Amino acid sequence: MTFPDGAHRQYPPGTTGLEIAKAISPSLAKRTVAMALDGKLADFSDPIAQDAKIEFIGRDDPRALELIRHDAAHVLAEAVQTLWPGTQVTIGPVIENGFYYDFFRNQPFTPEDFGAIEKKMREIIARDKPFTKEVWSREEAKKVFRDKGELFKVELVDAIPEDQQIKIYKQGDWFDLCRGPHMTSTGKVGNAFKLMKVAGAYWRGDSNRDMLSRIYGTAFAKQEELDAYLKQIEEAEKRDHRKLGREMDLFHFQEEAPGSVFWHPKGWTLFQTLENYIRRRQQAAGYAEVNAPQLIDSSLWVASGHMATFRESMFLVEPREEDDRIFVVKPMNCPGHIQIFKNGLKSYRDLPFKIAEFGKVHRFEPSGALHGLLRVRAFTQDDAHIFITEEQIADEVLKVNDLILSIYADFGFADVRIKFSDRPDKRIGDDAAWDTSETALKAALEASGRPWTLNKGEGAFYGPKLEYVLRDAIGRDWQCGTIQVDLNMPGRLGAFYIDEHSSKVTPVMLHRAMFGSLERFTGIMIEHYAGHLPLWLSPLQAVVATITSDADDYARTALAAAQRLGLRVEGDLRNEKINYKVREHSLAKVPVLLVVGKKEAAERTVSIRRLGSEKQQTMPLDAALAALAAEAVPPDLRRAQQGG
RNA sequence: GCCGGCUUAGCACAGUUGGUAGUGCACCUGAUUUGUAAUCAGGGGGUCGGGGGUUCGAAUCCCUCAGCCGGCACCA
Repeated sequence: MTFPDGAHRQYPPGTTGLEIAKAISPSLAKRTVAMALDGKLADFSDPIAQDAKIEFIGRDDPRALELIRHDAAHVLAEAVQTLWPGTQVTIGPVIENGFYYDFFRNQPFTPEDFGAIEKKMREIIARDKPFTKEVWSREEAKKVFRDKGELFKVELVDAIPEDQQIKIYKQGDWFDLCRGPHMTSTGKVGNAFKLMKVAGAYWRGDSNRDMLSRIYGTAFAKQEELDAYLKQIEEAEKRDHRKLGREMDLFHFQEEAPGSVFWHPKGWTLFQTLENYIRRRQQAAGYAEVNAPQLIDSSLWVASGHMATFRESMFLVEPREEDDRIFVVKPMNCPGHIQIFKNGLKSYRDLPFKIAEFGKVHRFEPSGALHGLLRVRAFTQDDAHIFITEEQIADEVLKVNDLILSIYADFGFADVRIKFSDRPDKRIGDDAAWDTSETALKAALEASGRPWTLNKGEGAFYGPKLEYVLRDAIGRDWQCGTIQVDLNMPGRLGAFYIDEHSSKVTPVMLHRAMFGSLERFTGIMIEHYAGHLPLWLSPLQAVVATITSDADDYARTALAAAQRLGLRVEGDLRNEKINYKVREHSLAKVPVLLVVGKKEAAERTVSIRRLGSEKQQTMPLDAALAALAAEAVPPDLRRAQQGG
């Protein structure tokens, strides 16, 4: 064995970690909860079969956290089965911020049950029974679980690959089928745990199967860490875009239009600021903006394949007496853009042919999926389609990738996750086309040098895609940008260009969106900035607030001057105390407060107070406004100014 | 769509065992001219999410529909 300090020692094969630790020192054995062999966590009492680098993991080791949580899940399951005999156990994995356990029970749990469950968990933890592992035969395991009425476990045993052992972990009389590893005893879980929420979840993630009752919990090594985590959740809730949207008077939703946004003046200003930003970025990248109809005959959607795949989630317009055709409210922009490409003969010299649209699409999303601005039924895509030859795929994908990442950087999103989604089960086109598009897209992704992960089988029905994923305030991931390679739809809709040999060739089409949905991006961005939008995005950039009415005329002068510089400003000349005005505009998250009183009026200055700071700075009016106007220049235009 | 929870004034929330609604902020009116996070006083505002039922009587109990919240499933 190799030890962390570099020392080597020989042991007979089959010696356990516990024995090695005991031989070194009893106290080491006592404070160790698990071991790592060549960096891989294992049960402390596992016999070691071959040479390895061994580390003894204490409870405070960061690597022990997942064990604490996993053990907590087992303790939770024992507690639940003790309290409600007859409840079946299923699985209980560790997740990003804790763990959960799925149970099958006729009556689902409610948060009111948490008190009793947590109490029982503490009892089990206090009992401090050792976790012991046994390896059973498949038949034995299935028989035991079947006799216990644990039918889900029987199914799990069957799902374990033939080359893997059936491991049973016992904690006193209670046991569970589990891959492990676990700590040495239930007492190591400690008391810094908390049950968080209950939820329904389908068995094996399949909506055709049983609905299980899931209990989420979290656990930490120390109480302070748990407290800090709970505090952090509380803080994150304050950044919720739905809450900020109301507080900042940006938008609202109402029952008559579920999943559709009512944008208020300030929210719409923000929306348009974002739209104009993208418009400039894509114009600079060679896209031409277009606009296609909102309602298109269903025949086109049949031809594109959307009708077959998504009919249930499309809004269809009721046929009229004088025209019985069924029109579809567009759920996508691609078929429309293909019509624009098809109109007029295209030559290979026209490629790449790039058209973009701020396309408002409607999709009948399942009611349970709706979520503020992040998942809506009516949204605006910054959509574009790029018609190219097969040879141009890699080059164009890389260009779009660079553009997307550069755009995200302008909003301070540095840690964008990229996912590569390949062919789904339900798809159009032959495998040869999929081979081509997947290979080309992956090659471009590799060439970009960015880290990425595979999203198996999650591609669009017409082609593989890259997803650019951003995270909201409470840690949920949302797809924003996307690049999709499509070797199917142009052909289905009869698009072609004339190549250098005068023959008709079907183009490859890239689908691309950078924000993805302007609604979703706006929501994520509000949370990202916690409502403290940078000046260029803020719908109301400054308020000129008077101290007394003596400064009213001067305030009007200052307002007019600010407006001449293109700043979005308002005046607050109300007969209110300055304290009151400061508080109100701070709560409304106005980035800049320009306070003017007698003194400022006399000196033609302003007292500047920035959101989030109590500091004041008095500056000459013109200099202050010029500085603000300079700060309010969008990042792309600023680069253009600086780059000359 | 599925499981659970929730829905009372513009917002945040109270409302005891069923006896036809309150508080704070906001809003309106008046007074106050104020130096960087709440000036004082007065006033108006709710068919308690919609519909149905039980009851002498329902915000409160039951049914149903809708929306929202948390997950799951879905996400072109």
